[in-house]
Amino acid sequence: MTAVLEGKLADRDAWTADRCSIAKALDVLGTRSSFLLMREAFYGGRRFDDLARRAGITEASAAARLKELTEHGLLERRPYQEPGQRTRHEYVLTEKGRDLLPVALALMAWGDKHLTGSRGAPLALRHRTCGSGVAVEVRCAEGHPVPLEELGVRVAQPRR
Amino acid sequence: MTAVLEGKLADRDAWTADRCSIAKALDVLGTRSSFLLMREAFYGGRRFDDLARRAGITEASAAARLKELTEHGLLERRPYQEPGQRTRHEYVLTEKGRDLLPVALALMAWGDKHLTGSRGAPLALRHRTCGSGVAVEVRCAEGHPVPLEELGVRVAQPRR
DNA sequence: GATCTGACTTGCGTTATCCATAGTCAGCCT
DNA sequence: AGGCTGACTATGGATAACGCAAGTCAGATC
Repeated sequence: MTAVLEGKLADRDAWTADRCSIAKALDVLGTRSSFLLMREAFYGGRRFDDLARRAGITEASAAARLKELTEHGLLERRPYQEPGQRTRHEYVLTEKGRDLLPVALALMAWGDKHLTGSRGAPLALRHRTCGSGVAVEVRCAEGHPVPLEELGVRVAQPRR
Repeated sequence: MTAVLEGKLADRDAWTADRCSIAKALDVLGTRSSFLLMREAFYGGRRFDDLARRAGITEASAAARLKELTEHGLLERRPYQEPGQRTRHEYVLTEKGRDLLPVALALMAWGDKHLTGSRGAPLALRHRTCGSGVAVEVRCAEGHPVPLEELGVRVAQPRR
């Protein structure tokens, strides 16, 4: 009951996963605090100490992680000025950062199902334009849900 | 351009994310090596040193992480015996572990898009029963794709 | 009984992560 | 000029993660 490795991958020793995108992604998002900061960014957090406090980490950690996240291009540090205030910097999601939404929601859904005990999910998601619930799904281009055992993995044609 | 917090959540100080499922999930999967081991389990890895080697981590790390993952119920350690061999133990995905598939694929898709440079994705996924490509999508029950700015978040009714 | 192999375990050193606390610094306000 | 506030920076110390290398241990094979 696992994915099916096809083509070259069938010989498990013929391919190493060192260029795997999952590993690369984990290099960027490997720590708990990084991901929690991204969560707060999704929830609309922008100011330094708001992000730090709501993520539940110290300002020192937040500063280090925010620097990494901006260097990796998930967040952008941009100056802003409220009337009568000095200029400050806020952290806003870039497209790269926004594209993490499926990851965050998939993780949330998994936690909701398997880690909340009898209480169920603490938060509910809905599509604001139609009102119905939101979920993360693994689907093929034909629209079929794809369970693990129907998933085939092969080496991609390197595009030129 | 973020999610919209509704209801009680609109007051950002009225709710703390300490029970958030994302944080809980990160407690289980917080480390890089845990996730890499899960990836190998999805690819069909079962034996200890195969998992360790293909995840690219030392056996000592693998032993520690596999113990955690089995304690958390993502993997199950079960005895098996090949003919003419002594009994050994293999690690197989539980339902809880298999349910991480959307997380793994979402992470892979994100890495494919943003971290591979010009080479593009190293692996291709397809639905084995119909042959078409596979993707992870955020959709509402009506079938609409839900972008971040159309996502509403509110406190769930605690189910009794 | 000796050997071999897969599955770990142990020991050690390094680096990373994190917390707590305290300090700095810019610039608007009075 | 001095105060205040938000955004950091610095220091110290604990814990965890990880790699490397070596050692153990069970049981099938010779």
